Amino acid sequence: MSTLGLKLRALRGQAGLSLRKAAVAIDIDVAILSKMERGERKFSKELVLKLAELYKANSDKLIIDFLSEKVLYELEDEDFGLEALKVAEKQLKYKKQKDV
Amino acid sequence: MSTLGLKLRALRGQAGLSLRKAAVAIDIDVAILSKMERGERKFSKELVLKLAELYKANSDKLIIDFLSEKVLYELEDEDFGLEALKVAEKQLKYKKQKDV
DNA sequence: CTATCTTTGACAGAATAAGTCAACACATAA
DNA sequence: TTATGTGTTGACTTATTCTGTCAAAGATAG
Repeated sequence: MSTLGLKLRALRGQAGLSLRKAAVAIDIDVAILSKMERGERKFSKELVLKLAELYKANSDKLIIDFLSEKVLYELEDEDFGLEALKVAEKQLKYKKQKDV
Repeated sequence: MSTLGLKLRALRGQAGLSLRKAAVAIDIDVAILSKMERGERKFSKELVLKLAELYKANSDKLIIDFLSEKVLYELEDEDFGLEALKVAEKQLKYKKQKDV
């Protein structure tokens, strides 16, 4: 069910790496990577970056997926999730503009 | 710095309630409410709803602010925060549509 | 000053997340 | 059969974060 997990699993396949080898390469337990790819555990930003490098993939898009999932997790099944996202967007835009 | 905190503090003022009285009314420690209003601690959804009722205020908007803040907190100073929000929005819309 | 309101920090306990490990099931090759 | 490589699972420990409690102190009005 996790977009990010599916993508990273596919990328691992394209890189020709087994779960074990990938896990060793980024220095985590195989169990964790297995669970992360299947959405049973959350990725950390650091791991996503490490995997992107290992798979020679574009990290920007993966990070965006990572953050998006994080956000959606917070909103779960909230009635006003969409409205909240719009408010958040507005505030973020304002903040960015102000910083320039 | 917290929009929600400021709003709830203002509403409390309009309701003519002291921090203590409001805290007692919703059954939490004064210290917690004080910190929440000033953004030092996060509100919980339940408390926001209780306060909305206590202040006779519209809870929908407050909940939206609550969720929005939660989301922005997750994104902190991420470079791709805005992009992530857009992706999240797209996915949420899709999910909603699917549910109908 | 006294009384009330608010803020602050230190602390303990609860809840959640993260990491470790061993065993399992399955497939395939020798 | 045995051996090897694949991924999955659950139980467990440790670490981190979140919450609530309390006492003390600062601020302000009467």
